[in-house]
Amino acid sequence: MSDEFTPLPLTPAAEPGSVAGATQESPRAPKLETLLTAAATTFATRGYSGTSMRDIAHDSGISLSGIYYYTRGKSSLLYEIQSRTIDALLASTAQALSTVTKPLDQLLQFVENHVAYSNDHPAFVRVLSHETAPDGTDERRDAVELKRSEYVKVLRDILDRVRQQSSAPVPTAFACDMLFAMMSGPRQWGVSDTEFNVGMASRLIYDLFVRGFTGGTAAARP
Amino acid sequence: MSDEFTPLPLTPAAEPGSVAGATQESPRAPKLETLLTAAATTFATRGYSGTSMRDIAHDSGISLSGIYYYTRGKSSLLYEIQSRTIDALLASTAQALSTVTKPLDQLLQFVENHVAYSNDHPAFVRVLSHETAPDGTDERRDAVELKRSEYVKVLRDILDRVRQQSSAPVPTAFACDMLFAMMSGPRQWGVSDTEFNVGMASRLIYDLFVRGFTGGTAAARP
DNA sequence: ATACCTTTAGAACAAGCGTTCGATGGTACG
DNA sequence: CGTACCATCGAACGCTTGTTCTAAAGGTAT
Repeated sequence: MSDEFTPLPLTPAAEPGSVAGATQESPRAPKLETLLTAAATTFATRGYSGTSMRDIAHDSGISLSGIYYYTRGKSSLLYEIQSRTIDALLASTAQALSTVTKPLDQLLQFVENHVAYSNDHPAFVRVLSHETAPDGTDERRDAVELKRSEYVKVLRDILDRVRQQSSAPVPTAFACDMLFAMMSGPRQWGVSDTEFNVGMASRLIYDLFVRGFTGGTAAARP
Repeated sequence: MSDEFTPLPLTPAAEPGSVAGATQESPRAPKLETLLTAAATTFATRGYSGTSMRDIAHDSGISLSGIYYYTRGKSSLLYEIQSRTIDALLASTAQALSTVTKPLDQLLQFVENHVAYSNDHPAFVRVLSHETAPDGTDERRDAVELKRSEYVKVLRDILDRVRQQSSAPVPTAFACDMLFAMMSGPRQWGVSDTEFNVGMASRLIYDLFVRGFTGGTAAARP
């Protein structure tokens, strides 16, 4: 619905390890976007291994061989999707966090941002968190993993600061895992398909978590 | 490590929709067990679509064609794994719940049971919650889904009872999702690989959740 | 109209897939 | 010793996979 988070940094075909490094800007960006969106949606529903290049061709409206004009191959599609998503997540989080200073306020900002982004780009976030390339030592895989741990560290640092001033009885790393688990929709066990307002959902998660984490100390209310 | 939950009900080759219904007991059970364990492990790590029958053959030590002596095919393997797992989960939960009566005590029992089982059979639980058969209207799929919703209902009923006597500010269905998300290891965002004692982990989850759910009301302590 | 460059798509490729078949060795019993 | 049955496996089948090749279509500038 809301597209406030969509300025994904563009890193198109531009071959990383290539020798003939003709770094053209990006004349074919818009169709690449279409391709990536279709691929992300299909990856999210059928899984990476369960998705064939012919599926993506069909879903994107681009011919099978045409795909290879825009991307290097199947795994490149996955990495491009994951890389763009974690980049966007890091960027929007940084911006959201810059508006507040108190630890509990920052925590609420983080949760709201993550939940909102997951709601706006469900397929991309699902591919980022659930899919991983099979067999293969790929440097791009490590790059994504590095940024992902950066993102996690942002949350853990916030939790450390929260803990510092409210003596939380739960270890930070463990609490960090629990919070990510709660935020990472769609729901695995499929209980509530209730379509919450995004703001309400993040508020509920925030309240539930903060009460449990800080031992009942009241939550902030900006 | 502990095998206290392993009495999985056996439902071996016994063809469900077959005509020649020679319902023999199960002369080839032990190797089937080996097969299912190997398949579950491989499914859990590489995903269902990412796993080939040759992978399973290699991991189980049974030849490729030999697999078809014990099972009907790839999807039957998946359904058998999922069916046994949810059956075992339902059974062990029922037994654990029968020992206590107070809602909060039952909640703790449920969490401890689920976490302990997930810790003892990580691959099976992961396959149950993460993997689903691609394309195909299969009646066995629906059977698993039905039992899964039964299992979810058990938890939601407990939460309803907890809510009834402590005026929880969070909707039950939503809270149910959150609790399942927290219990369903392994961790998606990969923060803490810390190997907790199982009892401690379930206790932490229980405390974190109950405080957040009931609004700070203290937890039971059996 | 000619030449050029971007973009598209049909056909084909070797490799891998799930599954089936026929044959093999091993016991148990007449 | 022969026969039936159980368990097992190598080889092969037809199909799908990711990827590449080759050629043609569309658009502009000369």
